[in-house]
Amino acid sequence: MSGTIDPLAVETWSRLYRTFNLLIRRGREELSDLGISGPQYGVLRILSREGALPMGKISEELLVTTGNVTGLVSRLVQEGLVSRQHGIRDRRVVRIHLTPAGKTLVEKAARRHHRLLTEVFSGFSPAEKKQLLGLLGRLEGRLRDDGERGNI
Amino acid sequence: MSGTIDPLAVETWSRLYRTFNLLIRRGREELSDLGISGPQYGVLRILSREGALPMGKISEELLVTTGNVTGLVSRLVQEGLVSRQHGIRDRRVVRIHLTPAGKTLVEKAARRHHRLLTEVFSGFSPAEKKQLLGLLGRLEGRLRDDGERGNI
DNA sequence: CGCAGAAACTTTAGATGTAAAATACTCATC
DNA sequence: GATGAGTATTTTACATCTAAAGTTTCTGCG
Repeated sequence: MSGTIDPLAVETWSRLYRTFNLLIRRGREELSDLGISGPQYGVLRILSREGALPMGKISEELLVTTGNVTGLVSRLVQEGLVSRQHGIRDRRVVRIHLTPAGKTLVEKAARRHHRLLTEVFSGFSPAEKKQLLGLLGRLEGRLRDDGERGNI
Repeated sequence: MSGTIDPLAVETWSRLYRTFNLLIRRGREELSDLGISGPQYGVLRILSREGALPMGKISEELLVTTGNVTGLVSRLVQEGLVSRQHGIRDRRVVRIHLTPAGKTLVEKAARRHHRLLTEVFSGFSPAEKKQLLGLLGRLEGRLRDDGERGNI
């Protein structure tokens, strides 16, 4: 109700936008010659970390709609990197599994991406990285909490 | 060449991804009933801040391709929010201007978006916001520098 | 059982994004 | 003035994304 604007908040958003987009772009370049896109790597990476997952979980993790995941997975299936497996107990759910080829590829992609990130963050001390991690973590927590209730 | 991976760097990327996507989503919700999308607001916002700009500058600011901007601007023109004006001295350049309707709308949208950001960041002290701003600024600087040279 | 409502996923229409080719123009140099 | 390299934008083809409607399957309850 106060109506007062915090210029620091606005500027932080601006910087977050630019930083994120620059990082995304770098990731894309890094992965392009492996034949996968950033979003595709995102799907593979989650499956690699968490094991086989239903579509809905992938969508939650990536913060994108399930319709989007359907398309991403379809392309990955076509490339032979993942496979769909329909549930037995609940035939609505479709679990996505990494194929051996997918596992090999995601490990290679992760090495590259992690190396890139390590390099990009090499100018920061561990304390600084923890600070950034902490601040972003609080921001994320706040955004999730507000989203679940009816805002504020 | 070292090959050592920094887990903090990887985790920071992860958190940046989630935070950014949650923020984007909130912005979209906030603007939806004004009849504009997040990316459209981005274009209007830059024009509002910088005045009329050629396509190329808009693309640089938003960190998206010029082809993308062409489409965004076309839709904004159709809505009567901006206008194209071909250069006289250099007829290749197309300057984009806010129309009066566009100016009115972007100011309204900015008020909402700024209010949202102020709210989201209200849990942070000014010192914390400056810290976050500083860390992101260094990250951005590093990404821009590396991008201009041939990496590292 | 039977059926309403919910849940998991896909489909659809259309916006947003990229990469790369095409277009249109400028500028320097011959 | 022609020509060739470079610049600004658009176009094209296609991937990625959302919102909303549709499909199939499950669940709870009379």
